[in-house]
Formats: sequence, structure tokens, C-alpha cells
Amino acid sequence: MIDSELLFYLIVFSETGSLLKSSELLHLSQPSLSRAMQKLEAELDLTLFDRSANKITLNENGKEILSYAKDIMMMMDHLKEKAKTLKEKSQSLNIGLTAPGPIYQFPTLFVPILTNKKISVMIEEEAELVKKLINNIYDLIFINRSLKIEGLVCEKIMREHLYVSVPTTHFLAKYHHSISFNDIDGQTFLLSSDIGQWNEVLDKHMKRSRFLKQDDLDELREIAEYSTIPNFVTNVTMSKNAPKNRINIPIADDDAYLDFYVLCKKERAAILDLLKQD
Amino acid sequence: MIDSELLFYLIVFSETGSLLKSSELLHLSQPSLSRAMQKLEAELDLTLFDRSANKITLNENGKEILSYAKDIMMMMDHLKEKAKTLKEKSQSLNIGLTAPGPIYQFPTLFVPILTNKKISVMIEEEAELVKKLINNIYDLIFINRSLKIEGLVCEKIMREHLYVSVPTTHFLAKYHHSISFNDIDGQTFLLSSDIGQWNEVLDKHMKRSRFLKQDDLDELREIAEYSTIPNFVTNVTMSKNAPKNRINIPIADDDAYLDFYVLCKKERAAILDLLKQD
DNA sequence: ATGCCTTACGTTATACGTAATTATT
DNA sequence: AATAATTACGTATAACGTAAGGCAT
Repeated sequence: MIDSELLFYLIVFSETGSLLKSSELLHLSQPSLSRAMQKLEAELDLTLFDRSANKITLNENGKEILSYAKDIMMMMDHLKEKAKTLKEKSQSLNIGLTAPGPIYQFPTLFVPILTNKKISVMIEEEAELVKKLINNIYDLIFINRSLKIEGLVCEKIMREHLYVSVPTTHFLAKYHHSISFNDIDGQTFLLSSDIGQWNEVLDKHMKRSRFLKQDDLDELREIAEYSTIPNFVTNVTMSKNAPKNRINIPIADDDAYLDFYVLCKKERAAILDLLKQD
Repeated sequence: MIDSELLFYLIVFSETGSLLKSSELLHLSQPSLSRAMQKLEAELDLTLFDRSANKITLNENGKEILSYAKDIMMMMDHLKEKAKTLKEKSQSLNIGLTAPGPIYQFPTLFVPILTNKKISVMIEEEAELVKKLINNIYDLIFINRSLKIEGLVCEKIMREHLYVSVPTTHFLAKYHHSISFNDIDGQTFLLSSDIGQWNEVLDKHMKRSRFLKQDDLDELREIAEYSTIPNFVTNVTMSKNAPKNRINIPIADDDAYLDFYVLCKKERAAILDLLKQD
């Protein structure tokens, strides 16, 4: 096998025209480079240089071989580039969701420092998620039904249950054990912008309501605490230190429940272990 | 720089699926190969294998990198092939002539063992010779006039003079000091098949003559010795130990002289030194 | 005399094989 | 137990830098 290092040296030499200058660029002693070029000639069993006592130049053979060396070096660069890309990819975890629930259920999975991976999270519809999982754009997706597809593993991993959060002074607070969409429809609610699949639920059962959309979750929480506007929480988003002036009332309808199934490629099923940390 | 040897090992591994088998094919101990693959991973800063205690397989990264490695290895093979071709070329000397005279004038040049080169010799017309010299098909050509072309060197190197060789008993032998084409035209002559430019001379001045063409020069010489048929020789083809029963009569016409000029590419002018050996 | 390449030589680092170790089937 | 990988360790080879030598400008 021809040593690719020597081909690289040849290219550098062709650009400086002298062993001395090349050796400086290559952080190598000049005798070493001289021997390296002799070795290349020996390996190829071909004279590549015209030599005089204090001058060395590429001969016709050398020029021909040089162009091949450049091609190979270009391929080497492509390989290195690919290796870099693959490393980035293997260090990142792309997760797709139909709704944000799993982020609260599996907090360590979604914290880059803990999983030692760069995380990207995207909320999309099921069909899109599945397509992109198969195309390796996602490593892991969460959807709301069981889906058996060749080459994919699918496991049920959680159920999310919707609650309405109202001030203790609110007229709805009397339903504190249970409530239905019908009971609360027609009011105005604070609502996070990114609730994915829950949008469909609300569109279906809360046609007469008004929603004040809020992008920032911290701001939403703050507004909720200092206003009397009802908002929504779920079993996984409820914090232990919830505001004392509010109560969370479970919604009894079947559509107030969302099951979550996690899917990934069979050969990467090991990723699912990450879920078991939580 | 990535060591191309390691890429080759990777390819062999991909074909056997085991380090042990690969190491045998590569005439290498198995621990060495194990370390080599670890080194490749380190150089690329990328995991290429899934390892268990007694099994190692390519992972997704490894498969991707493998295809790049194969491309590079193919380029390496092309380079080696090219080197081989160039070596063949640098060991051969292609000479073109308008007439065979220089072969006799520069005998060592045309003996492969002495010049340490494979020799090919071809007789063609000037225009063809020059074209092929420029296109590197010939390394050296001999033509009959001075020709100044950019990038070529041209030197006058010999003059060939035509003689007619007749038995001492022949009626033409009385002209032993000098003779003209006109004096000898109308006879029958022995003639070599490959006389190149001399054909034109004879076509012009010997329209009424008959020529007995002979491919093999040794046979021609033998026939000449044991017959009374006149033939042609020149100052360079005349042998010292010429047959005693014949005399060589110089032809006086201007067209009985052919000047020879040698041409080669300027950058290869060193080849001309070969002529000086003779 | 100077500059640049090659050869010589002693040293260091690298790559190898053998042997020991580990873990899976 | 057998197989096939990795790790440990001592050795031999190969690559390096310094120093010396040679030849053309």
C-alpha cells in the first residue's frame, strides 16, 4: 500500500518547489523529507524527480503522479469530513413529539448535559414523525397510538391526563373532584402555544372558548399566578409547589387522556434505555 | 493524514467479518489488527465498530466510512497502475526514422541491452514523425532537413551517400571512381524493402530500372555475394569486410546524398547524449 | 563562499508478536 | 470449555533529528 502521508508531502513539495521550504511547512527536518520522497519513489518503483546537487524538481512522472495524489488527497478530505459529520450525528439525539408531555415525564432524557448528547426536539404530526424516523432524521419519536412497522420498535410509555387549573375563588372551583369539557367550554383560558396534539382535543370540545396564547411557559405560569384566568395542566406538567391560590380539576372525558408510545429503529433500541433513567 | 493501510485493513475486515480471519489474510497477528482498527477509530475520532467480548462488527459509521475507503483504495490502485505504465514508458525509447541510415551510424543507440531501454523503431514520413514526436509517441526522430519548432531541438548529425555495388566483372565496374543515376538506370537491382526516403530518390532517377525487393537484409547480402546483380549500399551500410568480388561506386548526383537531422523535445535533450556514444 | 540536497549515525518512537486476560456462546 | 476479542509487555524495526559531506550557483 502507498503511504498517503508521502502523497501529501509530494503535493506540498509541488507547491513550494523546494524540500527545505516544504519541510518547514510540514514541521519536519529537511533530510527527513528528502528520505520520504526517496521512499515514495521506491514504493512506486518510479523516478519522480530530477535531482542536481542543490536543486530538485518534479519530472514528467512526478507531475503525472502528482495529479493522482491530489485526487486521493481530496477523497481523504471527504472521508475526514464524513467522519466529522457522523461524529456530530452520533453525539446528537433528534427527538420528535406529537405533544410536549414526554419532556416533563422524562426530564433527564431532554437535558443534553446528562445524556452527553446535543438534543433537538420538534413537535410535528404523527405521519411526519414516522417518515422522518425511518429516514434517520429522528432517532426517537413519541406518538399517541401503537404502530407496528417492520424495523421499528414501539412501546407504550406513559399516559397524560388533562386538568383545568382555576383559582380557588373561581365559580368552577366547586367541581373540584371532576369536571367535563362541556362544563368549562365558553370561558377564556391561558394556553401555551406549543401543545401539539392537545390542539385537536380543544378544537373538538372547546369550540365556544377563547384562548390567550402564550409562547413563554415561565411567563404563562406567572400570569396564571397573578390573574384569575383558568389554564390547563396535566399530570406530568403539574409541579409539586403549585400556586396555593389555585386548584387543578381533572377532566373526566375520554379525550382528556393521551397515551404516548415511543418508537425507534430496532438496531438502535438501546436508546430506549435512556428512558429508564427517569 | 489518515493511514491508507488502515483503510485497506478495514476493507478486508468488512469482507471477512472477523479480526482473526482478516489478520490471517493480512499476514498479521490478530492483536495487531485489533490495535490497527482502534488506531483508525482514534484518527477519525469516530467509533466504527460494535464490540462485544468475542465479536466485533461494523456499526453504521463503519459502513459509511467503508464506502469512502473503497473509493480511496480504487484511486490508489489507479495510481499504482499509472506508475507502472510510466515506468514502462521511461524504460522504452521510441525512435522514428525517414530512412534506416542512422541505425548503422549509431549502432549502440539501437541496441536495447546497451542503452538499458526497450527500443521500438519505425520508418515513416517526416510529417507523421514530427506530429508523433510532439505528441510524445516518439522520443527521438531522424528527418532529412533542419526544422525549427518551438519546444524541439534539432541538430544535424550525419550525411548518407549512396553507392552502387557491382561485381568486379560487371560492365559498370569501369566507372569505379564515380557514376550517375543516368549511367545505371535501366538495369535490374537487388533492393531492401525498407529504405524509406531513398524510395523517392530511386522513383525520381531510376524510372526505367527493375528492383528485386528483399525483406531480409542478411539474405539480400548473401544473394548479392553469390550473384552478379548490382545493389545499393551507402557510406554507413558498407561493411569493412565487404565481398572481394564487388566494388562500391559512389553516385555523384546531388540526390544521392541524404542529410540527417535528429529532433527531440527540449526537456529531453539529454537523450541526444546517447548519440555521442557512437 | 553560500545554499540546498543527500548520506551517515545515534536515538527515540512506533508497530509487531507472544502471552495473559476477559467475556460471550 | 471453546472462541474471539482486548490488554500487557518486551523486542525489533523504522522514522526522526543532528551532523557531516558534496556539488552547483
